[in-house]
Amino acid sequence: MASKQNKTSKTDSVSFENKLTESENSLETQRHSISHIMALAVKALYPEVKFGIGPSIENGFYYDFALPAEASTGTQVGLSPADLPKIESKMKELLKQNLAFKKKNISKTEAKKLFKDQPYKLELIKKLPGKTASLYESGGFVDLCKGPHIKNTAEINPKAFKLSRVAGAYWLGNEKNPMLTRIYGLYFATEKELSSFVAQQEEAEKRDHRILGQKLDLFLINPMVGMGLVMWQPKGAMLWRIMEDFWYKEHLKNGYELVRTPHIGSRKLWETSGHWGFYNDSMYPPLEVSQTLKDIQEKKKAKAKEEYLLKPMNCPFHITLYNSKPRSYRELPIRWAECGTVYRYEKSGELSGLTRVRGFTQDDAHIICSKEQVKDELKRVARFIVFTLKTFGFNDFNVYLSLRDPKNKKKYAGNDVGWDFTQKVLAEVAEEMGFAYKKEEGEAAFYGPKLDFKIKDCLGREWQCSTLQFDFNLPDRFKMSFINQKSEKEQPYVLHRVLFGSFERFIGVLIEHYAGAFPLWLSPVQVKILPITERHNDYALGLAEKLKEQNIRVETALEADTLGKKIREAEMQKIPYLLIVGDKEIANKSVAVRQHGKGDLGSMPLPELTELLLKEITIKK
RNA sequence: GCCGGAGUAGCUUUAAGGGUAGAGCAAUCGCUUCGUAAGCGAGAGGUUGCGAGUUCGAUUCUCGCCUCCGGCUCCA
Repeated sequence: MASKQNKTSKTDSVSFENKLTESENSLETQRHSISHIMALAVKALYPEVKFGIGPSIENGFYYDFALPAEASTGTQVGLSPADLPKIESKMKELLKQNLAFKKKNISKTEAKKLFKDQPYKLELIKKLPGKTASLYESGGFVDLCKGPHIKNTAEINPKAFKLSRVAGAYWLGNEKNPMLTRIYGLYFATEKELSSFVAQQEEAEKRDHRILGQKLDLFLINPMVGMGLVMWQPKGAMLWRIMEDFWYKEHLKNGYELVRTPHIGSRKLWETSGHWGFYNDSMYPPLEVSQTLKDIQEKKKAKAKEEYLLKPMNCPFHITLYNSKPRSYRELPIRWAECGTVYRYEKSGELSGLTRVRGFTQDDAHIICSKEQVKDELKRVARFIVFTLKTFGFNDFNVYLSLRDPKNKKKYAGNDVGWDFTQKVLAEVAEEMGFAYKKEEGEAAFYGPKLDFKIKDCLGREWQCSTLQFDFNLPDRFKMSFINQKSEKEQPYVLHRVLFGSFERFIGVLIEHYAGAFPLWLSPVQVKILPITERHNDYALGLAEKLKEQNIRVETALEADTLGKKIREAEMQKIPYLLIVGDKEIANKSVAVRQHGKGDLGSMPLPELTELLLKEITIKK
């Protein structure tokens, strides 16, 4: 049990001072401090608990615990969301006690003695630079911690925190380490901010593309077919098609040519690229082609087996096309685009809806160019990415420059000279494009640095979709070359890039961004005609034909339901325009228009409506 | 893959704590022909995720597996 009076807390032989120099009462400090209080509460409930780390994070805090073993099973006590309320109420109790946070520096030797029963803390002490360890004490709980902390729990608003979830988390984020139990909590300056954050989370849940995808009949993922493999319903396939049409049209405008390549290829292809070495864990295992059943029955000798892989990326094919004949500098830059479906065997727990799947279609392209051309080509792609994101309504995105981790060069192919050059040029491009980009070390691809564009959706969540990768390694591995103006052999650069990333993920993000109510040009069904009674069906069908002539995607509701019901069903499908037709409309040769989210727009003649629709389609696009 | 939770009709769910489950919506059929978010009625729809075990009997208890959800790890 924690001591009720904390004024003179003592733990072992160490005494503490409640004198804070570096701390100020920032939200981050409060979040960090409340994680210590959670640790104290968990210790009160499970005295044998071992502690990991407990930092503040965006919106709150967490703490990692190794809970004691259960006597009956010998395994760690399982903590479930149902256990959170009791920890929460224990925390509230502690917060009320006005516990002080006191700091002390001791020698690492002393610290090791103090934390002799805390294996994870001992590991941290060993890693500390210098000779001293900094400790914080509050309510009798001493934690190895560099702080800063608040002075007293009185500074924490007990109504503004909430424990949100329990999770497993590997010690130090390494999957080879044991898994600890992590408790996440939310904490804000005020109760109001907490509840508005919780409300925002609930809003996000309503927009979940996995739920909307089913309600709007867009796609299906079924274990009978396989995990992470998406089937598209007619409406989802239509949305895909609209995106693809846009994509092809814009690529042809932007100087790309289209190529097409197979879904499988010899294993040698990826041995050459290096992917087999770096990623064979997450490829579907090779398809072996050797003996047929007939061969075996006829007892024929086994031939040397051939191995094929489902393609996890398109680049080796495009490179092979390039290498099929000698190339001249006059042909460069070559820009080859393909919507290519690739398969990656992601671990089962990593799959999620459309955003993380095992089979997906990249809107891929490779640009092969000379050193002189590379900067312009990079910029050209960056502009194309920005244009595409904005067209689809994503005006807010963050740009990240993903660099090699200088401390872990083994993860990457190629030499320092190549990395220094490509990283420098890519940074210049980001600079000259005026992106407020962030550098992220350790986020590069194994073959080169990249510029990642993460979309911010309407709820402020980030999604990595577009990426532009600057590759100097595959040209070397595949011995790519061209003859330059001096008649010498020269190695080109390869840019890999996707605009959507994958159709699957991009559609998932689109669904959530628009909450399923797509802009008119993207809507699988743009207009639904609702005849008031069956008497009016023929007029409705006639209107539908006329709209189809204008390439407007239209449905009719011919069933014998009431108008109210037809409206309700169409509204739930979030169809942008509903046309209601009855006796009046037939007499006036008009339609009564109802717009999703806006309501009744009144009656108008059909030509006026088509003009309105066509105008909206071109403006939004 | 790992930690935790969950799986009942197409969807959303109720009940039962060992004695084979009740509804709403959707779908089907009939009646209704309606003016801006659910007209009325009927019948039908279930091996309670799958497989073992315990038991006279399992949707319920035990074990294994599958899938989904929240995280962790990973994302060329």
